[in-house]
Amino acid sequence: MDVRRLDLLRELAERGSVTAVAEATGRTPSAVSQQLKVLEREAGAPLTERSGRGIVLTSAGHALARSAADVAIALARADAVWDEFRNDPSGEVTLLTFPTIGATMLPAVLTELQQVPGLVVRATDFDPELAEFAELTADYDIVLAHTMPGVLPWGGRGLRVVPLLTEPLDIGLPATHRLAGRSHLTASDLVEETWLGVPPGFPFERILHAIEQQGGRRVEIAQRFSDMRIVEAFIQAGFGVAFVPRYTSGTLPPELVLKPLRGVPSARQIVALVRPDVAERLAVRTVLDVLVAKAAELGAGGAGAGA
Amino acid sequence: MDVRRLDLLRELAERGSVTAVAEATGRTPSAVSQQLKVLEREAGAPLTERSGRGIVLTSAGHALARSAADVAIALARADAVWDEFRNDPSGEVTLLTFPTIGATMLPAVLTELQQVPGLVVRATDFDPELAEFAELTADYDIVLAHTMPGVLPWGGRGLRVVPLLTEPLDIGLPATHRLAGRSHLTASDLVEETWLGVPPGFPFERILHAIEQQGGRRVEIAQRFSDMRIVEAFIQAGFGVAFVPRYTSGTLPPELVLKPLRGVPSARQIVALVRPDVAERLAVRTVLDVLVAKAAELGAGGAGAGA
DNA sequence: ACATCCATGTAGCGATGCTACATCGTCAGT
DNA sequence: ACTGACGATGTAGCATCGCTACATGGATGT
Repeated sequence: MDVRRLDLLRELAERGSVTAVAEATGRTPSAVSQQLKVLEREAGAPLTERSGRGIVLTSAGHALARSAADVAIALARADAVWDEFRNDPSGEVTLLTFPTIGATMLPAVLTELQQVPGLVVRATDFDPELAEFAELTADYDIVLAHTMPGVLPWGGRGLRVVPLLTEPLDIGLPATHRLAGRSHLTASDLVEETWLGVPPGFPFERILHAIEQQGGRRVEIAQRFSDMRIVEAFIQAGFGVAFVPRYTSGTLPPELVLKPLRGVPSARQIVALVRPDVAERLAVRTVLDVLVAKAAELGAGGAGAGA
Repeated sequence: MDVRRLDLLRELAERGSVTAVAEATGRTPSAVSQQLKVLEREAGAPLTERSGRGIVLTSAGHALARSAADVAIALARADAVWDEFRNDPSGEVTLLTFPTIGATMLPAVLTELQQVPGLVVRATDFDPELAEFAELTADYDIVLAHTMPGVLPWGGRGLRVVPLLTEPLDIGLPATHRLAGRSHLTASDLVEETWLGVPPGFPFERILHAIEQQGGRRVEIAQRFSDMRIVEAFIQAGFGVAFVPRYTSGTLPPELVLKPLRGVPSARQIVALVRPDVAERLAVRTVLDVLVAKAAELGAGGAGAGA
């Protein structure tokens, strides 16, 4: 049982196609196919079977891939122990962030991490509507994701979920709005309003449904945006009200005020998603530690300012 | 960090010399040396240093070797899971036994294991005086060892110790002996006797010391043998009394009787020693299971006959 | 001082794993 | 149904890697 081949099988289990594995590992599909064939011969049982144009793992293949993941973890742990021994987190950590938190927290995080010699963080942002967070852990070491509390759709995938922040979602209003003087708002205040929503399927939607249910009528959603900058601009321009995350919106212009929502739980959970094997790496753990610390600062400081 | 190289380092940690690793893995010392050099380059720190003619691991080397052992375990576990999945314990299990238990238990064990298709057990016996039990786990999958209860000198080595049997050590007497009618014996009965001992350093010696201490005088040791057959013959011939393991002596001739010793704890612990990574293999675990079961039978049946 | 033992260099060879290219089966669009 | 695209898999050839054989050098003990 060669480890490199087992690792290929693990990748196949995650990515689902020979071609995808080949791209991810920088090889030709032919090479991957050959190696899988050899592994199959070594294992003594078919690991894949054809399904349409592609292939799927057999149950045997899944079983072996699971073990392969454990081996990958042990190997990564060996690396981590070694890094710790040398006290030198080595290598590059790739990080994927959604825009709001990327703008708010990441600069401070990366600044702090510059202190660590030999550690290179390569961060990218992405459109959260585009793809599933979990899929992306195959390509990035750390994926910053957000979801509603209680809903953790990626727990079953065997991913490590590191909670960073529970961020209240306040209601953003123009400073001139009739409700702008209130200390807080309720569902009945808000069902009358025109809303700026998110594209269908986004987690924020659930809260809006809760407001509708509690307020007794449907709200009007005038526009749908995923980018917070646009939403803020539209709030200011008087096109409606919207959920605005309390901490990760940066400095808001004075024309825009945030009011907490009462009676309806409105918060989003911000977490870091990591594959268990990459979570073993010291470099990755170092980045995670700083992320957690900065998120805590943000939560404490932001809560103080918000209260 | 290549796994094959890590494994070589693990072997080096166990065997202590490049030449020994080369022999054990069927390579030339040059090949081993080269691979270790590459690993050292990859690791970025010296792993070995010269010590006289040979080499020793640096502390860094030890740290990495430890992780390498964990990787070996994960890899072996993958094999085991796979074997279990196919429900087919594959491969060969090598077993090293000391003579007494080899004669008593092993035939039944191997008979039972013949039922298992595809499992080959290769057993060898050895002179227990020759070498340290623990060292031998590098060359054999399972090493049957015996020691006094409470004394487990191989616990610290990271070996898995599977207890098989706590075997009382009775006193063997000629049937014509003045004490042969007793139901049991005490230390004061025995300090007067001429003894057949074991070579110096053998575990049985401790019990004899306890008898001397409790009986108030030193006993006379006429001969020293390690082989039980010889001891039994000498007992019958009237040359003295000796410790005889209760269960593992096979069928004794009627000229020889066994009497339990009271007042002095006299038993030996029979255990199986296994390296943790090989302990993961299903084939090895299968053999261990049968060993434990047969030892339990022997203990139950032998205790019934002895009481 | 000499023979011995152990680790380690060097040259060369063979196995292994890759790429490039070809082939075959499946699916979607017209 | 035909066709083009896609995905997996064969085949030939090439580069790299790990091995052996042999030589070297330092440490040991007689």
